[in-house]
Amino acid sequence: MTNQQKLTISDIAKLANVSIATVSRYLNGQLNQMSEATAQKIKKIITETDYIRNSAAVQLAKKRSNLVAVVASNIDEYFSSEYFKGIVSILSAFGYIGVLLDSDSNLKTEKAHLESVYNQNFAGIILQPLTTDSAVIRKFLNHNMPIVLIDRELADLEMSSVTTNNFEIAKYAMAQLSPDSFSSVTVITEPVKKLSTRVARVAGIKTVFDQVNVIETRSEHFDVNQLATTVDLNNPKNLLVVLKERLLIQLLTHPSFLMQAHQTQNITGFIDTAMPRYLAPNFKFIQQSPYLMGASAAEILIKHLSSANNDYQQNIQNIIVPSHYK
Amino acid sequence: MTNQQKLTISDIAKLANVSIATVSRYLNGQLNQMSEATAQKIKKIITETDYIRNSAAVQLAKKRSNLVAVVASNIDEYFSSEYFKGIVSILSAFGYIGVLLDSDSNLKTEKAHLESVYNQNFAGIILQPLTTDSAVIRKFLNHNMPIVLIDRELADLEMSSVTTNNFEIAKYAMAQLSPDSFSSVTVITEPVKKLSTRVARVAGIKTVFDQVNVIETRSEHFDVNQLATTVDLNNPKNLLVVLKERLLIQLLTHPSFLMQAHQTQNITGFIDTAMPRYLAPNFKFIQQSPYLMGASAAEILIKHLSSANNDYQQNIQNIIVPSHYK
DNA sequence: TTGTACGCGTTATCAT
DNA sequence: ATGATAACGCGTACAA
Repeated sequence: MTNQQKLTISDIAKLANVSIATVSRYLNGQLNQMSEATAQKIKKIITETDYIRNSAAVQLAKKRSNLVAVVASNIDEYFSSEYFKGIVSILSAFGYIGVLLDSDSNLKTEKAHLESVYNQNFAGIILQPLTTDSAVIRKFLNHNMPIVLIDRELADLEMSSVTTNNFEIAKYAMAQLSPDSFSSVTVITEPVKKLSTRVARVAGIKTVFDQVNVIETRSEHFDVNQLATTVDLNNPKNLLVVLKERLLIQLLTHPSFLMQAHQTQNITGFIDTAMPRYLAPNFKFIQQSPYLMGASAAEILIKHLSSANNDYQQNIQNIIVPSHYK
Repeated sequence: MTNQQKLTISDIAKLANVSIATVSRYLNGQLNQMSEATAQKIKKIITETDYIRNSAAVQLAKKRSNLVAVVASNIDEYFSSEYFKGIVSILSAFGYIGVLLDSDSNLKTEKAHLESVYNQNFAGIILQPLTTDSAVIRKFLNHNMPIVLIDRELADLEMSSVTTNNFEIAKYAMAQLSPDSFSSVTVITEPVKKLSTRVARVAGIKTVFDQVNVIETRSEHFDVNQLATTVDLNNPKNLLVVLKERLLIQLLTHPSFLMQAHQTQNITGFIDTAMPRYLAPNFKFIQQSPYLMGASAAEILIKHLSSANNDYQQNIQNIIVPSHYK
C-alpha cells in the first residue's frame, strides 16, 4: 500500500513542466487552448500519479457544488427508492450526483437533514416533505437554493412540485367499482393529518360514497386481527380502500382474504409494486409512477439550476404525473 | 422572497464589530476563548442574518469532509434501506452525514459511483460491492480513504467488512429441516457468479444435501409458472431454498403454494422483512439483521476515520453479524 | 499557447 | 480575549 502524500495541481504542474493554469485548463477540458503535446504530457503525469482534484477547492473557486440532496420521508417505502432512481437517471446526465437522505418518518430527523443540506451547500434539493410547516423550507428559497417538492405539496408556499392526481384517480377508481354494489366504504390509512396526498385521496373517495369510515393506523403497529374486531372484513357490501401499499399487502395476505381472492373485488388501494397483483390477480389497483415522478422532479430542478440566480419564481412548475387504475 | 447576497464570515465580523478570527472561533464552539458579551453579540448577528458557513471553504481549510458515501448494490432491496438506516444512526452520532448512492445492479453504474466518491473527497465509503474485481477498490486504499465492505467480501484484498454467517446458517437451517424427509433440494437464486454471499449459502446447503439443483434467475424476469415446468413445486420430497426474499415472496404468493401453506414446510429461504411470515405463518426462515450490519459497518468506519493517517491496515476488522433460523 | 497573480471563504498560528 | 494574516487547492482574468 503506497502512502502517497496528497498531490496538488502545482505538483502536477512541476512534474509536467507547465504552469498550474495549463493543468487547470486540462482538467476542465479546455483542450483546444493548448498544444496536443502538452495535453499528452499532462495526461501522462496525471494517470501515472493517480492525481485527483480537491473538490472542496474546486467548489470554493467555482462557487458551486454538483451534489443534489434528495430527502425522502422514509426509504422503507418502495416508492422512495423508485423515485430516487428516476431522479438519479436525469441528474447524472447533467453531471450532478444525487444523494439520498432518509427522514425515517421522523420530523426531527427531517429538520436535521434540511439543516445539513443547507449547511453543506448542495446545489439543490428535492424533498418529499414530512412537515407541513413551510417555514422550515422558506429558508432555502431565501438563499436561492433551488428546491422541488415531490409526492406532497405544501399549502401556503409556492414552489415547484411533482405530485400525482390523487383526488381524480381516487374518484375515478371509486366510480369504476360500481358504487351501487357497496353500501359503505372503509378507508385504511396512516394518519391523515394535513398531508396533501392523503387528504386528496379521501376527498376523492367521498365524492362518490357518502358512508366513508376512515381508520387511521401506523403500518409498524398495524394488526389485521385487531382491525377485524371493529370492521367486518368479509362484508361484501363494504368496500375497503387502503391508501398505502404496505397496509394493503398485510390485508391481502390475511387468511380471510386469501380465501376470497377470486371473488368479486371488495378491496383496492394505492400500489407501487406488482406484489398486490400477485396476491389478487383479478383485482384492480391504483398504480403510481414513482420513477417518472422522480425524473420529472429532477428535470425541474435542472431548470432551476441552470437558469440565472434570481428567477426561481419565474420557473416554478407544478407537474402532475397521473396514476392509473388498472 | 428576500434575495440576500451570500454573507461571509467577514460580513458577520463587521456587523458584530469583531475580527473574523473571533467569529470563526465562535462558529467552532471555542466559546471559552471569548467574553460572554462578544459571544452573545455574534450569536445575535448570526441568527438575525441567517448566516451559514460555506462548507467548501471549511473543508478546504480543515482538510476534511464530513460526508460518508454509502454505495448500495440496489436500493430496491429492503435489505439496503435497512442497513443504510443502521449506518446513518451511528454516523450522525459522530457528526458525519451518510449519503446513499445506488448502483442499480449495474457494474458500470457502480464504477461511476466509485469514481465520483473518489473525486468528491468524501471522508470514507461503505460499499456493498457488485464487482468482484478488487482492482477498482484498491485505489481507495492507496489514497488512504477508509473503506468498509458490507454484505459481501472480496476474495483477494484485505479490508474491513461486515457480513453474515451465510455458510453456517444455511447449513444449520438445512439440518433443522429433518434432511431425511427430503430426497433433493432445489436452490433458487439470482446468478451466483462469484458473489461471496451466494457462494457461501450454496456451499452450506451442500454440506447437508447431496442432491442440490441450483436454478439461477433474475428477479426482474422471474416467472413462477415457467419454473413450474422444470421443477415440481408440489413434490413434498423436494425442498425449495430461495436465496432472495423477493423470489421467495413470488413463490409463496403463487396459487399452488397458497393452498398448502399450512402443511409441512417444504420451502424456506433468506428474508429481510416479515412479509414471508404473513404468507406462511408456520414456516421458518433465515432472517438477516441488516440494520445491525449497517451499524457495525459504520462503527468500523468511524474507527478508521478517527485513527491516524496510515494505520488502516492495523485497524482492519471483519465482523460477522449472525442471521437466525426461526 | 502558456504563465502570473489574485480571489474564493474559512481555519489556525502567532501576536498583542 | 482579540486581531492580523498566512495557508488550504483551485479557477480565471489578464498578460505575455
